[in-house]
Amino acid sequence: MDKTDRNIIRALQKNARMTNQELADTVNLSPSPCLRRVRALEQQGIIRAYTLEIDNEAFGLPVTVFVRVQLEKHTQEVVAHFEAQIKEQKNVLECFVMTGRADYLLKVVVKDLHDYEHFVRHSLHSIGCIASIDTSFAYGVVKKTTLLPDHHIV
Amino acid sequence: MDKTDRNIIRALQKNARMTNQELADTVNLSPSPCLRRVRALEQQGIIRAYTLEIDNEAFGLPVTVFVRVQLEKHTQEVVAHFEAQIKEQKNVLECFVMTGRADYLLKVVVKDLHDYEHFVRHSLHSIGCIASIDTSFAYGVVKKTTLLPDHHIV
DNA sequence: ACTCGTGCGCAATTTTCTTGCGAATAGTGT
DNA sequence: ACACTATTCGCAAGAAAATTGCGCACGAGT
Repeated sequence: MDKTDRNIIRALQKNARMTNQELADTVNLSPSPCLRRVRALEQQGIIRAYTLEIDNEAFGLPVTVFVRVQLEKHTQEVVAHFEAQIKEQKNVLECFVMTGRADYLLKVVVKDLHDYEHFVRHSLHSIGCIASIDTSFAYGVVKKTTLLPDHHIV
Repeated sequence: MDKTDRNIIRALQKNARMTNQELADTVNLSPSPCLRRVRALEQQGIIRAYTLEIDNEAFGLPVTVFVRVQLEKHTQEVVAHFEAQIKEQKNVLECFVMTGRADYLLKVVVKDLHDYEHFVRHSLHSIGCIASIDTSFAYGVVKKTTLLPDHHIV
């Protein structure tokens, strides 16, 4: 992971579908070593996937919801079961283990309120051992990017 | 936006760098109409960007923080100023306008706690008119995907 | 049944990817 | 300082993919 690798990542974050030749130009390399570096970054798992940024609304999923979940108890079984179930839920895009009051923060997308109600009833409560659910709806997006900030690894 | 378009999006969400020919195979189309559909989706803004999913830790940004922000007042000027400033902050990956107690929810990445302290002091408080900041650290990732769920637009 | 519009597949050209190979560079130990 | 080794580069050629124009087929509306 040197400076060139980080430049490659930054360029691909802006446009993951640019050709290898453009990328090579951008980072001042010829195409072949450039491609080899990209493959290496994939191999090392630093590049985890090439994905799309979709207009959720146009795609038919206009509602983003953040859900704070507290479990009743924190035994190994309950935690493992909850996390396994969450991974299965296709409406859950992200799930973090959190500090503070709530145990988990979920980012959920649904197409409307009715859809969300269905999600809570059939996908969350059915997991069991949930002490509380605190829902916050996003009704506007100020910023949304995947471009990671510059920083200098010492 | 018919079924084939959604299939294209799903396929590209799983691997945005797959070749057009593979994509065409996946959605049972020949390469040329497939490419034309992709271009149309780009044109319409449904595909907003091609991006990378990066291993934040390997990239040197292991700490994800969620910050709930409340403004002192909600005049047009204060709101516009806050949102404009947030867009400039490279550590802020996402910012939503929220229902509930807080006005905004920010998703922030930093390399350590010291970095976060610096962010709060120099990037957040310096914006001004902020009534309160409530920080929650993510200390584990259960799930993280950009793959949107299946759903049937009626 | 006819016409028009939409979207498909084919095919040829251009562009890009991919791989092996020799050369240059940087780092290491004597 | 020197030689040795390990990386990593650029070049080049064959293979694969993208891109475009064009003709055809299917469906909707008259």
